[in-house]
Amino acid sequence: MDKEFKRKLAEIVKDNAWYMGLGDVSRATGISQTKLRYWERKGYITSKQGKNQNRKFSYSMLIKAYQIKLFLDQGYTLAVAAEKAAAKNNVLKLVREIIFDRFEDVDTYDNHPAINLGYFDEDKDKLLYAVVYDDGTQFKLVPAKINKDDQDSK
Amino acid sequence: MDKEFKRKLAEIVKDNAWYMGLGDVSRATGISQTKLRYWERKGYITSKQGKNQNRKFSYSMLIKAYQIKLFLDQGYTLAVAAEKAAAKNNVLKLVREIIFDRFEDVDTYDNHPAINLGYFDEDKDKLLYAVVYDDGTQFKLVPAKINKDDQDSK
DNA sequence: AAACGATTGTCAACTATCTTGACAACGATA
DNA sequence: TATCGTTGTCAAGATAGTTGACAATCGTTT
Repeated sequence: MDKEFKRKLAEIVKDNAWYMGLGDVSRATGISQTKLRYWERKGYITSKQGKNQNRKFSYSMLIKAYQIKLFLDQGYTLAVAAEKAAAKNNVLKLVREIIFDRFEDVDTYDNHPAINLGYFDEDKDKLLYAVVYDDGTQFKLVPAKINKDDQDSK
Repeated sequence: MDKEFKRKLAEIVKDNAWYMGLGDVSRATGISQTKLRYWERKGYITSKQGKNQNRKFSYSMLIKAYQIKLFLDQGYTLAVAAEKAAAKNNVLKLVREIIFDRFEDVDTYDNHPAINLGYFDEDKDKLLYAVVYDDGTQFKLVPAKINKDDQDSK
């Protein structure tokens, strides 16, 4: 994956500048459209809506709404559920930031799909790989030199 | 984050069961609606469309369309661009799978936001943390015991 | 039981967004 | 110039979403 390609791809994913309609959010989360409109009126969620345009919700907002729903299911009041969801709203942003900072390439390791997360900060001679096995994901340190030869053979 | 809450959240994110309309994809990627319809007719992208319903595109498909666009920008023909994009289409799926398999919690390390990715497979006494510094993300090994105390204090 | 406030649902009238098919336009190639 | 692949425009019609009004439901308090 060349750098410019990766940068542009990261840009569109990282910036989160994609939106969906109210019905889309409702179907994805199982929350009724009426509820979503009320939650927005109360300020718990927000949408992008120009004059004479339909609401558009970001993916972050979809997740936030779903988190509110989960907290409601656990018995919290709407106000508290919204509060708790707001406190958790940074998780996915953080995850995205990390992945697109460190992601280098898709690869295989041990005949299993893996992603290369770049040089390991505690040992610069090794690359950190996340390898997806059938029973779970493991992190592996891969000597940088062997990996280089492996890439040449592909 | 309690386990059930996390499981349900992971479910909705992992399953990718959220969709957006043609216009949404067009705005997000800068690809015209006409192009997207043609690409779908040629089989390069697909949408979910029930009888008498509007098209709905998954996020994966949005990314695939954008990748096709990027390859077109690099000078490839549409057919080749679509071929290349198809070959890359597993990346984000893999990333998502890894993250939601290994993600344990949001934390701070060194006064910086971090995520805890669970026990490090090469050293079970340590946790693997991804720490977001101003100039980039680093992976850190954190002694499990100290981390446990740290969690108790929160 | 009645009252109140919060939350949610239903509906009518209207607007936004999208669909298809037909045809035009454009660019690359022979 | 002709051909083919790709893209754009348009009309007629359908889907999806909006607002405001009012009703219904629920939980709590008096």
